[in-house]
Amino acid sequence: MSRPVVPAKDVDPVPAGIRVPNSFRAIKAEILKRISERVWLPGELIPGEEDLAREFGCARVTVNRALRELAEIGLVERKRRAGTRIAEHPLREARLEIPVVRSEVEARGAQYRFSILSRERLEAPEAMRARLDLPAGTPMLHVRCLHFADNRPWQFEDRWIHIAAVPDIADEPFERMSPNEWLVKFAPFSEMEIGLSAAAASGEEATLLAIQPGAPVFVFERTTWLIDQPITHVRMLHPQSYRMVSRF
Amino acid sequence: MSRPVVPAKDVDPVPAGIRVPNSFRAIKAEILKRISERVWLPGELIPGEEDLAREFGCARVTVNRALRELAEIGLVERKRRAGTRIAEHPLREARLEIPVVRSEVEARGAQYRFSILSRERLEAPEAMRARLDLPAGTPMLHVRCLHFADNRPWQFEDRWIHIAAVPDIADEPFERMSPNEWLVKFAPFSEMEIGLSAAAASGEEATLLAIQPGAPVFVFERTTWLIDQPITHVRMLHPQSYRMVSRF
DNA sequence: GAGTGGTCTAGACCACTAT
DNA sequence: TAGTGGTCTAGACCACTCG
Repeated sequence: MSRPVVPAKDVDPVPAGIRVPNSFRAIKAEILKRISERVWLPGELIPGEEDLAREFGCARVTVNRALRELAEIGLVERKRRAGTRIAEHPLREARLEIPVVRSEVEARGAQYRFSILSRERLEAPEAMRARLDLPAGTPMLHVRCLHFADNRPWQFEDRWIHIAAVPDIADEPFERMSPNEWLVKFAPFSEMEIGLSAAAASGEEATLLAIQPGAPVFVFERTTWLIDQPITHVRMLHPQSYRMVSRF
Repeated sequence: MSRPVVPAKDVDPVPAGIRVPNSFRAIKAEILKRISERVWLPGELIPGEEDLAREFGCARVTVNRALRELAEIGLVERKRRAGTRIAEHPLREARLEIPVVRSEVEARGAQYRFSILSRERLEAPEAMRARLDLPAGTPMLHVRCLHFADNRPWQFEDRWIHIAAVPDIADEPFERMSPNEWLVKFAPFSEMEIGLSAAAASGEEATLLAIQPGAPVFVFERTTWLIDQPITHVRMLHPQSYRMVSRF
């Protein structure tokens, strides 16, 4: 653990190519190890950055980065005056990959195509205004689109777009590119809110997805913003077999 | 943008209390702004860290941190020799909060209780061995548990636990604490894989959840590890109305 | 080979908050 | 009020990868 500091400069320039043990990754791993081996128990206060830096023979910033990343994961909790402690309820979130429909279909070796069911320019309806925090009368684009995998319905997409946030989309016919793909490509966003649920297909939804009314569908809703500016809200329906996977 | 550097030390110690514009947050925001205002287009190569540091009047590390965090979000892509460019397909993942069942139920103002349906010590069945990469004959604990909100079925939990990874659990009767809560509290993990889907309830599942057979259920599967050591795999079923929300 | 990002060090000041 | 984490600077070396 505690090899004395190497003055970094040119004195003993670290045996060329050897992975330094006092990198933030190594420190992160060591702390993880102590948690898993119960050296430090949940709820326990661990030594301060200064102390750990001394123990590991590295700069405080290095320890700081290791601990910061563990805190992002939720494994430790940090407070200024109070120090760092092992979380009682570690890790409470996972990363969920957001698929681009075409890639997702093609990744399964199926052929992709889509079909625009409707495309209308409307004023924002009440529900959408509330959800996106937009004033009355805001022009929006409402698009309904069906995605296919090998000519079988794969996903039904019902989307509202805030035109002012993506002006170029007003003239886009969505002939070669689906709204999904267009937005992913041309409308960067910094914030996203998603909702996941299971539901029973309505009559129309069942027809579109070629399943029985009342059959289970996986519902994936997503709203995106770019720096407080709402961009789009979409509701996507998948036949029951749909599956999303995430690895933290 | 480009206020000259303040030597940090005691010379002009930054007008006390004023948010320094050359913090990594400010730089992050500025870069975000340039993306949203199309100053920098998707796919475009942006100036190197050194240049940006000069422009913003800050240290390169500061620019580095801003860009690193944007890269984590997926808004920019970075490669060593190649530089940093605005991502073509920005932001491809969201953070999904993993609920602790009891807290989740109580957060809705409902009363929580649970009931253990079965608890058996078994050798790992083939499917579980494959999924967790365990050798034949590995002892596991199989627990089935029903969670209630105000005495109505809320979630059905079917769980396999790798005993060697959490030896203390072998003697745990789960009288006061559900397996879910016990594991969250005493078994820290560093990696997680989750799967989400919709399904039709089987006869038994429907009975347990007090819904009609064939009714939609939301399925949430989760596997966790602590540094390569598999801990547990669980399959959780919710009646259709279940909903998870995440904000990036 | 050379340029860009990745990371480390040492030192310093600041901000929050527990005592 | 004092201690701990949060962040910044300046300088340096390293590693990867593109020509």
